[in-house]
Amino acid sequence: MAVDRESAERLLKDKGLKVTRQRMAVLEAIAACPKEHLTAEEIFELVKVDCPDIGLATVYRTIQLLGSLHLIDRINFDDGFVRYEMGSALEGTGRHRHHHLICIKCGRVLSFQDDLLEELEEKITGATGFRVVNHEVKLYGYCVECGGDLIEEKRE
Amino acid sequence: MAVDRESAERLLKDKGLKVTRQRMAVLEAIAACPKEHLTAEEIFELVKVDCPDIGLATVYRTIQLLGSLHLIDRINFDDGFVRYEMGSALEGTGRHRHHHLICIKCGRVLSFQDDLLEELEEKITGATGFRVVNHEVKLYGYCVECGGDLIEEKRE
DNA sequence: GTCCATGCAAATGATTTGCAGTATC
DNA sequence: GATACTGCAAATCATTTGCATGGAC
Repeated sequence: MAVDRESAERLLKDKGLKVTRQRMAVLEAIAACPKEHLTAEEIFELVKVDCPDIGLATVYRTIQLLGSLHLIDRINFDDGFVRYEMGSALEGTGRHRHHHLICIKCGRVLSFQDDLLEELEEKITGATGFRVVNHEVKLYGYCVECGGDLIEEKRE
Repeated sequence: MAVDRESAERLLKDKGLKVTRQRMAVLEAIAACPKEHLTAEEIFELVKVDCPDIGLATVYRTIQLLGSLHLIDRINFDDGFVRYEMGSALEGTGRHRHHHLICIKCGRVLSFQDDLLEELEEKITGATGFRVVNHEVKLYGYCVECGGDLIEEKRE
């Protein structure tokens, strides 16, 4: 997946921010790995290929900036690292939602596309007056390789 | 809400673990605040009332232990603290699920009871072979006090 | 009495921040 | 040329760990 560089650049400039080699490199590294959920350290390693002098602090600062522009999304799998993936700012409506399936045996993370939660969101607004604008769903279980399709529960 | 001390004690003993004043105090502090999502530091402060000599390290070690026994659940609102709430080990089936509504303006966290995701879980198992055994849902939006019931979107 | 559990203090490790030099506009 | 950005190193801060003592069984 390639980023729409022009849109990203406009987004930066409109906020009075500068378009730097480092910022574009970080964005492109994340866009190049749509299946991965990269940590700051992993992004750092990837970006060093094109930007050998970049510092880890810049990666952290860039990640925060891109996150606030919704160019990337942050995810937390509670393994001690915050992870990042492509955001919705460049995807039109921004209403594409995907959930994460996390295998509690091997740790693998799969993504699953589904908008079933619209129904739940309406229900909540009706019942509580809370207006939902976004959601995050994590499903824990066993992937196929770890016995997902077996019926019996075998827990340690 | 009071904990079922006997069940908790049996759960510990069955694993060859000891029932200590500190462990019971931590469990009761969390059980006493069913509406809160306590951080380790907050639990520490609460427990010091009955256990003035307890150390923060013990609170952390106890929290991990109780978590592994499913006596408490961990939640992460990405604010730099891991939080804890009562778990499902003492609640029969353990199939009670509640979701969190997080206000992106004031940070308030509300809970919402709903089992709508059973449907989604079946769909996923059918489509991917991944067997879901647990899930976590966070919904972000505006609470009533912060304009949740207003229709127009007013974003910065 | 035997281990497990605790308290304290020191260590860890991801992320943040201060500051002087550098690049963008 | 002004100002925002970067790199480096030092700081932060929630959480973990080592070790000697204390408590549960």
